[in-house]
Amino acid sequence: MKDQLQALFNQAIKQLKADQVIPAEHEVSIQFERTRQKEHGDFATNLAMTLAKPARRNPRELAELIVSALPSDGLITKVDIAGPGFINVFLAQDARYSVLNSIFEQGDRYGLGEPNSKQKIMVEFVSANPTGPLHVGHGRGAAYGDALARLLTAAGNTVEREYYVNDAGRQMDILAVSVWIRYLQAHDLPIDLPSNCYKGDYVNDYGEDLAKTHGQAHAISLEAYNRASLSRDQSSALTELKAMPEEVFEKQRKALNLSVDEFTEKFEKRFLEESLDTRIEFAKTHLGDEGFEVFFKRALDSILEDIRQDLSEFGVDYDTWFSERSLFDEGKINKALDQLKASGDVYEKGGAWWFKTTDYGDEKDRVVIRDNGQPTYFASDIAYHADKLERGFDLAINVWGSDHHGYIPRVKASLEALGLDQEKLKVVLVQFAVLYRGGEKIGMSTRSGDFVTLRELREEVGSDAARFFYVQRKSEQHMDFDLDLAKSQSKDNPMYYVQYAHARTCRIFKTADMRGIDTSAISQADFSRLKSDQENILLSLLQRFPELVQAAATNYEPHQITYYLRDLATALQSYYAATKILDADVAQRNAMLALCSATRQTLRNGLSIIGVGAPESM
RNA sequence: GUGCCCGUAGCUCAACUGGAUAGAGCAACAGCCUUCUAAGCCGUAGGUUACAGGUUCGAGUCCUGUCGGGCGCACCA
Repeated sequence: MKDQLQALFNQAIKQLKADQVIPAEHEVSIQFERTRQKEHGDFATNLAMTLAKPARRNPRELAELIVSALPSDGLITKVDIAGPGFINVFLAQDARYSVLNSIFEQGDRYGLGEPNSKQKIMVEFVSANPTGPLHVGHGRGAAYGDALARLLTAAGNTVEREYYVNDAGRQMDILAVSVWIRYLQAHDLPIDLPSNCYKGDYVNDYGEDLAKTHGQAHAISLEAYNRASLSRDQSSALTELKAMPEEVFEKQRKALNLSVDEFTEKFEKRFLEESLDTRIEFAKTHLGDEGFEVFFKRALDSILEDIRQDLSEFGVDYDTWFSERSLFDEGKINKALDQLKASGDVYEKGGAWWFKTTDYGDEKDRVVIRDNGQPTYFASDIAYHADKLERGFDLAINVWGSDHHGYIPRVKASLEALGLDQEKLKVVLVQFAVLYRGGEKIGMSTRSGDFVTLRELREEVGSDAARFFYVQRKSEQHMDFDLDLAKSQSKDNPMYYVQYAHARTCRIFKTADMRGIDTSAISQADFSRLKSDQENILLSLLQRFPELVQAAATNYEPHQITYYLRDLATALQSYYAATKILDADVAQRNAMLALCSATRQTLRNGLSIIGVGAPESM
């Protein structure tokens, strides 16, 4: 509809350019927006206001000229000039009905763009470390990422979903060691699980399980275990703290805005991490590659399979599970680093290799290979993102938790340094949701094992409600997730409201069927019987859907769909309450049934974009 | 301390990328069930868009500052 109006107004502009009212070389973009108030017609444009300056005329006068240059067309019944120079367009009643034909023709595809007609896009989302089950924080990323993928597909793009599996690196080593320690405990070795290990029950399960299947094969004496512990004297963090002059300590402390205790605590934490690194090294040498792999694989395979199934039950299925380890195995990390060394972007300092990200606007240079020879997470990410873009996507979208925002400049820097187009990488940040139950905040921490899992959430509130709730909010908005509300099967819950509207339209047709009413020809009904305010509102909403899908897609905002669905459901419910559809005379009834059917179709199409079901009965 | 995000009705959030009188849902108050599902409908009330300036025909939206909140500022991921 907007397209048709634009075409008409374009002719008027062409005319005015020929008449030299508007400078011929001036680029004119015509924007229509839907009006909020009925008195302002159906559509409005601020065209005259934007052209006032180049045309050197006042907006209202210019609006008169535009209107008089407008070719006559059956689409428009009236044009008003209002306010500071808005041009308000009133649609002809007949023009409102064409949307019904479109919906009947296109069915499940109504509102959707031509498939595969646009960009090839990859959406990477969730990508949580496979160190434990997904929690409700990941749930938002999952719901958003998948809805975004569906939305982009709906808009006509070709979309692939990818999960980047961090199956390499320190966190995985910590996990393997955690399992090993649980295994040792299962063999009655009186040792504690370090506080910075993974403490979830599942880790214990793997350890006990392996104790049964592998017996004493990987056991060790208490003496040997304790001998491999890092003493406080050996800690570089604690040594650094001891040697640090008072004024340096104070300066750093103030720079981070921490109390003395908090700042000292940081060194204690570093000591704990060092101890853990020592433990990891010990485990690797003691167990050997194969032995270590037993614990590593057991944890990785089980957790990954669990995550895959969890997401699948949530309605999220991936095209690709991309392994970080494969980047090492295929030499892609070295290849990328070699290229960066060759271009002088990576240099050596203090035994470590640094990427000169400051050359690309980052705050400081970043380590890619630590002085112990271990590549950092960043090194993998350089290779990963390079690989991503080299796979030929027009656009790669990363859905990240907002705590990673400081990470964006360095990844973009790496792409630029490798000669790739960093514009092709878009990062969308998602705020973690804060859970509430009974008005109380629920805390979360993966390592401590104290969190609500996505699975628990699904079991408690259901996948549909969870998805709807997550997607309802703009991604970068802070979000309060009220469990009690999501769970409630009442009018408080917007998802039920929308699903109920859909179910109601279904029920009307079922009842019609039971009463022996023939509904087979409703698409041929005389739509001109539809002229009440409520019917016009519905028609207008239906007509808006394709524009909405495009707008939501270009802005990566699936939440717009949820608001639209609520509006459409409201209009339908209101119409339903005021109109006895099946009791009307045949011609009227068929027209109203057509409208119902079209609304049902559009509700269904919209729900499918956010990955929520459209039940036929509640 | 410094960088990014945010601040809209009592609560949770929208606002078509700068448009007309800032909108929904909860909660509050008042009405509607011999009816195609009341998991619903109709209405009332609720606002100096954190604050102060600026940009222009026009600002919740853009720029500056202040206040308040979240996140980041590792040879962690």
